[in-house]
Amino acid sequence: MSVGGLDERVEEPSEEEEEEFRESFEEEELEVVPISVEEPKNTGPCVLLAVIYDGSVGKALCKLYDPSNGKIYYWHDNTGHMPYCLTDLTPEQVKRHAVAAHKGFRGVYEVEKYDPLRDRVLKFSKIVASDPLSIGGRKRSIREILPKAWEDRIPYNNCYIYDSGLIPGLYYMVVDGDLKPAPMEFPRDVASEILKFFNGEPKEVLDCVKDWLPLFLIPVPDIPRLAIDIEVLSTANRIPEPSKAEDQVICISCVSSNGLKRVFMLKREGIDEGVKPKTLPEDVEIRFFEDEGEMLREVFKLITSYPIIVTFNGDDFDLNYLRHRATNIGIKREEIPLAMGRNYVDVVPGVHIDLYKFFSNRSIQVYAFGNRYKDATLDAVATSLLGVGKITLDKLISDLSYYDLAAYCFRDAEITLNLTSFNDGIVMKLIMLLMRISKLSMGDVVRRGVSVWIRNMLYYEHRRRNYLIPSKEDIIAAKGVSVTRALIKGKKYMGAIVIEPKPGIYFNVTVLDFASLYPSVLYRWNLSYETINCPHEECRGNRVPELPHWICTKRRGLSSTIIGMLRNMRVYWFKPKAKDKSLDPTVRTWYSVVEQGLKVFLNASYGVMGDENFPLYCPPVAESITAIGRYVISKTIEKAKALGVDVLYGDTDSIFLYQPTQDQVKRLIDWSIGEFKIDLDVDKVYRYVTFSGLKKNYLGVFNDGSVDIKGLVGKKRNTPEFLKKLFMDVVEILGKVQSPRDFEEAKLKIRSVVRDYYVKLKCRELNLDDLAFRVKLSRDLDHYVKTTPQHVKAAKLLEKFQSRKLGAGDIISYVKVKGDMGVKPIQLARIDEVDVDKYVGHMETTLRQILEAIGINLDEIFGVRSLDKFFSKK
DNA sequence: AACTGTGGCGTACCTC
DNA sequence: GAGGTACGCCACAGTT
Repeated sequence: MSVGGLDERVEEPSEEEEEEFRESFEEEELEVVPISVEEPKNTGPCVLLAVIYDGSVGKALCKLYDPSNGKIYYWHDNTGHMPYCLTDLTPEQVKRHAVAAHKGFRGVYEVEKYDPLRDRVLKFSKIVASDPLSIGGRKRSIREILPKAWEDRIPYNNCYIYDSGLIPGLYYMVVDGDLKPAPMEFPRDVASEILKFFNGEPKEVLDCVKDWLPLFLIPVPDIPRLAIDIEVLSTANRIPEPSKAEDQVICISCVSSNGLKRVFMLKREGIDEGVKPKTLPEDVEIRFFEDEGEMLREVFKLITSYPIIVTFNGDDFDLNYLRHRATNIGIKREEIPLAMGRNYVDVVPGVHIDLYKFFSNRSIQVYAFGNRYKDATLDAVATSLLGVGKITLDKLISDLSYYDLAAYCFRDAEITLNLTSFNDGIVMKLIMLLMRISKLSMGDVVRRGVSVWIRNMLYYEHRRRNYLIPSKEDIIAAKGVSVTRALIKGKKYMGAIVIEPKPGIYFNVTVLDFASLYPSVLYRWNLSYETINCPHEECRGNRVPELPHWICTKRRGLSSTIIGMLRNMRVYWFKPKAKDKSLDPTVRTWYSVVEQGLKVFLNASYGVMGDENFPLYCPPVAESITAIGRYVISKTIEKAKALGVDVLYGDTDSIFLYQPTQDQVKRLIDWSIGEFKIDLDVDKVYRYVTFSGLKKNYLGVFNDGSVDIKGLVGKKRNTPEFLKKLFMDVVEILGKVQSPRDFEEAKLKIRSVVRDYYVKLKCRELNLDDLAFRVKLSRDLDHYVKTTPQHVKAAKLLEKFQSRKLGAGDIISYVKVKGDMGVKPIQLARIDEVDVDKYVGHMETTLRQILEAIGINLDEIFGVRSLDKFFSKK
């Protein structure tokens, strides 16, 4: 043990202290599982699924999947790679410094790094440590002792990935004990065709394309996987707690991608066998167990035989529960192939993916699945993506017969598996692609957000080029904060332009939009944290329109290059090819996966630049992107007007043209490419559009009669059902309008529909469900301190009358009633208390947004004095 | 002291 | 990430 100065005596911090401190850091500690896994000296090509830190031997561990035999192999680092961080002290200074006495300190040597902020190569000292927690994650870790450290907050497994140039999701093989990239075939002709699109782009971009093409073209294997779902015997009013695992596991369902369908059932006193329900498929095998431990052991054996284990919420529940339950009932550690991490559960020897986390990812939900599911619950996701949801129960789990329990539990496992298999397995393919782009292990892709993906992708590229990864403070110190002021209070910088639309109906409207405007701007204007306000005097003239910032003319920005390359790949190749019906279906599926994966990255690339939690956060870059965006759209609108076209509306990257000729459209598109090198495309053509006069608020009817509704209250999730129905009835009538002449008839129909609803409302012929506002609690009830919104009031009332606690995420259904409170939860309200006038008001605002535009006077319908006149018309 | 009118603000949901 | 809309809450001012 090394001897430090007196003040450097390291006291072991207490358990709690340590725990609390670690909270804010990324360094994960994974439980060590004493199960040995094959580590052959030679293998065929294997897919790299994960790189983790194996604490038992203090080395990086690669989990490899061999498609030729379905096995998982382990490979431990044999290059002597160790955790490290950088400092600007010289090696001599380090040796005299207290860190040299740190018990994890293993050495120091000088390295050269290119500093992108200063555009200079600088010398640093690389401090090597015995284990990741010596670098950071403890109170007295090396980085805490140093005056300043760099690259000290990178999880070790990822650091290993960068330094060894590994790409998770690609093929590697073990050759005489060493890990080597496996040469993989991919269509070279396709690669050269894609390269053609990059003709004339800078050399940095071309190099980048060549490096990245294999990631998009090497096929991904279909990896066998096992889905697991468990049921626990819970006593009436207690939710089973995984960390205690006090209750018996009574049923475990396993379904695999290679045909296994098995239910493990614990025998219990007095439980009926029941009748086999139709919902339980014929070929499901049910195995009964007298002993819970024996049942768990069987399932554990199965877990070890699959490379991938799939669950829905297994991190927080199923696998977590099994892990603790197994210990509680005396199963030996070496028989439990589950490893607890801080917020997740890993499996041995394979990889566990928790689909709940993946589908909860906002970017996945919005950009990969187009918001097709609204809630990331198993039932909601499965219902919308597979068309099959959970089985609904009318009894407690504990009261179900064996057959009913089996059917219920099996269904959950089955749809969990199918979420990875539907549409030719696009979800697994997408995960694999995201691994390749982000350079993250499978588990990280599934569990972490898009900001971590992009961070890791960019860090990897930094290391590849021997760039210093700057600290957040360095970037802010060098580049400053934003100079623009946002229109909305509390935002950090100015955003996009929204044109004020003129209210009315307009026939023959063409909408043009810029193909991924912000990534295009990022690319064409060479925007990166290091290129904005660069240190060169001679670049100061290359200004961002309307802003004091300038952009480097001497070097290409790293993030600009990478994101631009991804953007071009998507726009020029994968997006059009994914729609090309002449291609082989398998190829097309893969292309559409790549297209969607790229979309996720591109759409987030701007967002992270303006997110203060992003480690490469750079406000001048973020505000320059939006400023150039405003510049581009403004100039385009000017040009359209110069071409003689009326611009009705525009938002961020779109412009609505009133009755343009084909020639005018073409000339505008050509002009945009010539002027900005940014593609402007025809996005949609409307038969007609109605504008209410409000921004982000319009209705467009396509030529086929389908209707596009944006921002109108009648479409919002929380508007009462009866208003939505009324609204949709009106919209249906509008969809049938072919020409201005049809409006007179449509208006008559609309009046009659509106009147019917009005009468129903007035006569209270609607039920409470139809009248309910359904609003989500964004936080727990006691966290609303400034105001008490209506749904919170309703929730508080409801809580008094039921045992269940209400909190963040719960959707509260309430109706507006007469009286002091103004609202009541639907469960406590009666139809005769409803405040009809309030609802009339809502009817009015809902309809106003479309009816005023088409010349229906709402005051005439709703105005008190003209009511009689309205009714007497018929 | 109890009402009423107003404007800023908080919250939810949506658009790009 | 910023830009919007709807709507109720709440404080405050100026009555009644």
